[in-house]
Amino acid sequence: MLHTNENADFELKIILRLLCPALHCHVDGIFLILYLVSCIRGAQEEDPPDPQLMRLDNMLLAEGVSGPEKGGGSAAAAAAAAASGGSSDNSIEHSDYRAKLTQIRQIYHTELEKYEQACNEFTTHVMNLLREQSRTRPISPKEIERMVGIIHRKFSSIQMQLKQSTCEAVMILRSRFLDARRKRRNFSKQATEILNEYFYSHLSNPYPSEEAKEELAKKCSITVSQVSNWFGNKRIRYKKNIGKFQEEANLYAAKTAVTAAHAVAAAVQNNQTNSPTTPNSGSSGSFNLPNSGDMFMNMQSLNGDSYQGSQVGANVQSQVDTLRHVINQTGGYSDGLGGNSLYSPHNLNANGGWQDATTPSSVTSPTEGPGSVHSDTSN
DNA sequence: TCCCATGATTGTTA
DNA sequence: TAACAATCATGGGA
Repeated sequence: MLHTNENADFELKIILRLLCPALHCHVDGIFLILYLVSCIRGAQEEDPPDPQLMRLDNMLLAEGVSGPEKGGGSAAAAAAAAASGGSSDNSIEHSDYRAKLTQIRQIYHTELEKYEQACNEFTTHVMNLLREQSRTRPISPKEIERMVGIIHRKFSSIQMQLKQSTCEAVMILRSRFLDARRKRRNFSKQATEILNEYFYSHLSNPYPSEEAKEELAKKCSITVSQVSNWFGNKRIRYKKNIGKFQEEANLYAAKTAVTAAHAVAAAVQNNQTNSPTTPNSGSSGSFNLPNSGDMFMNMQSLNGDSYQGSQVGANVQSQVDTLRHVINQTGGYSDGLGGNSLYSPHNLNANGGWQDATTPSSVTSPTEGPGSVHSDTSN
């Protein structure tokens, strides 16, 4: 749960403390008259068209505090919803956020009404005073207008305080809510599987392109930055403890190899019946590309021919790579770590990093199209 | 309650 | 600016 009751009370106290002093310090009778005197003195220093006020208004509007009520759809809530991948876990947090925002909104509007009422009352009061004074001295309409102007300006500045306090309260609420996003939620098993599949089928170059990240994010119902985080963590943790991940690597390799084998078999069959330049019916697997003609190229690659500059379909390519790993493995390949590994750490260079991710020939295919990913042909 | 796994954050580097 | 490395903080199993 995001907030305890104590936390909720604490927040409410902060909000109330932020919202109320501006009002209660200024509104009552005699104080107002004294205040007006100071207003008259200080009025000349005022500069009404205030950009800060505009900013405050915009923010309050954007947060749904002022203006028409949004269905809790503040920027923060929307952002959080996006970041959470729309998980139902966050619906409670959203409603919590909405409830508190509504509270702030209510307080804001109540206080605003009070301000306006007090402003009107005080204006009337001053007008009466002036009217009484007019019996003893001449008071021009201009003077009255000036007085009313001063009062309104001063109340506007008080209003600004209220707006500032409200913004502050929203910011506090928002930061608390955003902090809540730090709460770690394990990805779904399916999501982890998809990510692992990609990682292990691109083990020699586990750097998904932006397009691939987007694709993965979509498939896993997480954000692109979460995909980036995941790959960042995975690369480092894999590198740090390759031995530990061998079993997992084998698992995914075997899984991908089965898919690859099916794809290759289909391609072989297709190759026998179709011209090489004729696109076949497509590939299977998680990261398919529509460019099914790649399969033929990959078949050549699998047979040991080097095919430079081909339009490599990432998914099929990776599957073929995996298959090749498996073929090698069945030939008794050992990586010297003692593990019976399908994958070996030879993907990592002497510096402990992966082979240069930015310029491997297999990655920089000039015709790599949208939706393609870094392919794994370097081993 | 402990411990490990893991998602997120932060500072650094190229 | 992306990736790395270290670290934090939470989830979840034993």
